[in-house]
Amino acid sequence: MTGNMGLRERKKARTRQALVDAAIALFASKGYDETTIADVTAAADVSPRTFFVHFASKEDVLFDDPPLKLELFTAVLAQPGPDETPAQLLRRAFHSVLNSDTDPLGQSERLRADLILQTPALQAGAVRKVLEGQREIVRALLDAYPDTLDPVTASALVGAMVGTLVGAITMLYSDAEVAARMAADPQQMRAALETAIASTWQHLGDTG
Amino acid sequence: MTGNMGLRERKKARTRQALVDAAIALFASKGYDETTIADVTAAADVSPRTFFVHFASKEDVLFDDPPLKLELFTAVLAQPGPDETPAQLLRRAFHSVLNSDTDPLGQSERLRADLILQTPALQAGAVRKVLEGQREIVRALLDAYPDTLDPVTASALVGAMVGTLVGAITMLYSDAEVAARMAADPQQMRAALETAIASTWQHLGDTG
DNA sequence: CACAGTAAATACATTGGGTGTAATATTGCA
DNA sequence: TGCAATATTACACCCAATGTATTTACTGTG
Repeated sequence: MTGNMGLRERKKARTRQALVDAAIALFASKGYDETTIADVTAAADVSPRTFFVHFASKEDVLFDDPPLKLELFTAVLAQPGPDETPAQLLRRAFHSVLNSDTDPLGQSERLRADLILQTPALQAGAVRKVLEGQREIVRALLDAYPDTLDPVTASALVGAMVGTLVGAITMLYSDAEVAARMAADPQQMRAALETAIASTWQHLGDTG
Repeated sequence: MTGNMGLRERKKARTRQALVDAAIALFASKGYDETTIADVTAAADVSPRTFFVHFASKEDVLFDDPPLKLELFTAVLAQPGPDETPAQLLRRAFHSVLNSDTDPLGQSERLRADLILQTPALQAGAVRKVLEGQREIVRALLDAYPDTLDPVTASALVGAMVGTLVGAITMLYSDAEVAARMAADPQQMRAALETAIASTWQHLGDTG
C-alpha cells in the first residue's frame, strides 16, 4: 500500500499524520479552542504555514478520513428492490451501513465525538458535513426513483431519517453514562438506533 | 412599548437597528462573505468595536429576533388531548403554528432565508438555532408525557419532524422559481408543508 | 553522478473576525 | 449643577486564514 509511494509522498503523508496526531493530542489535553495552530505545528515540528498546505481549516484536521459509510449508503440506494418503496429502501440502506461497519465507534472515534460535542465551533463543522451527506443521499434516492419520486418528497424523507437518527444519537450521547456504555458495546448502539427508527416511524405513520 | 424606555435605551436600540439594517442591506448587495464588519459599522456610522457591543458575532446580526413560533409550539404541547399520541400532538402543534402565523415568510424573512441558503458559513448557525429549538420541544414533549415517553424516543420523534420540515423547506427553496411563488402566496407554502408532512410520515409508517 | 523538473515546505506580509481594557461621551437622577 | 451609570469609542492585541515568492528536497533522465 504505502510501499509503492515515492519518498516524497511518504514524507508528505508523514507530516500530515504528524499534524493530525499532534492536533488530536493537544485538543484532547488542552481543548480545541485553547489550542492554536501554532501549537500544533510546533508539536509536529513544521512551519505554521504548512498546516494549511494539508488542511483547509483548523477543524478539517479532525475530519481527515473520507466518509466511507456514505459511499456504502448510496451504493445500497443504487439498487432498489422491485417492489421496494423509497422509505423501505432508505431503511434497508441504513440497516446495511449499521451492520457492515466493523468499528462504528472505536477509541479515536469516541475521542473525536466527545470533542465535537463539547466544542460549539466543531459542531458547526459536523453539521455542515451532515447536510452535505444529506444532499448526496437525496440525489441517490432520486436516481433510484427517477419517475415516481419528486424532489420535495425525497428531501423530506431523507430529512426525516437523518432527523430521527440525529435526535436519537444526541439524546443517547447527552447522558455520559449511557454514552460510555454504547461506546463499550457497539452492538447495543446498533440495537438502540434500530429501535429508535422502527418505533419512531411507526408512531409517525399512526397520525392519520 | 418603546415610549416608556428612557432616552438612553432608545438610542441604544436605534444603534442596534441601524447595524441590523446596514448589515442586511450590505449582505444582500455584496454578499455575506464579501461584507466586512468595518463596512457595516461604517454604513451605520458607528465605531467597529460597537458592533460587538450589540452582537456576539458577525452572523448574530442576522438572527436578531426571538423565536416567537417556538413559544406557540411548546404552548400547544403543554395541552395534550386525552387519547392523543405524542406524534399526533406534535403534528397538531405544527399545524397550529403554521396556521396561526400571519406572516410565515415575509419580505425580509425571504431575504434572510436566501442569504442563509447561499452561505455555508450561515447554514451552520441556522442549524444550531434549529437544534436549540429542537431540544426545547423535546423537553416540552416529555413534560406532556412524563410517564409513558422515554427521552430517546421523544428526541427521535422531534428530530424526525424537524428533519422532515427542514428537508422539504430546503428543497422548496432551492428552486428559485418555486421559492418566489411560495413567498408570494403563503397559503401555498402552508399547503406544501402540510402535504410534505402527511405523505412523508405515511411513507415512513409503511416500512413495517 | 550531474542536472533539470517538480512538488513540499517555508518565510513574509496581510486581511478580517473577535476580545480585553481603559478612556470618553452621553444620559439618568439627586 | 454635579455625580453615578452606561453606551460608545480608541487602542492594542490574538488568532485563523490567504497570497506570494522563495527555499529545500525528491524524482526521473541523460
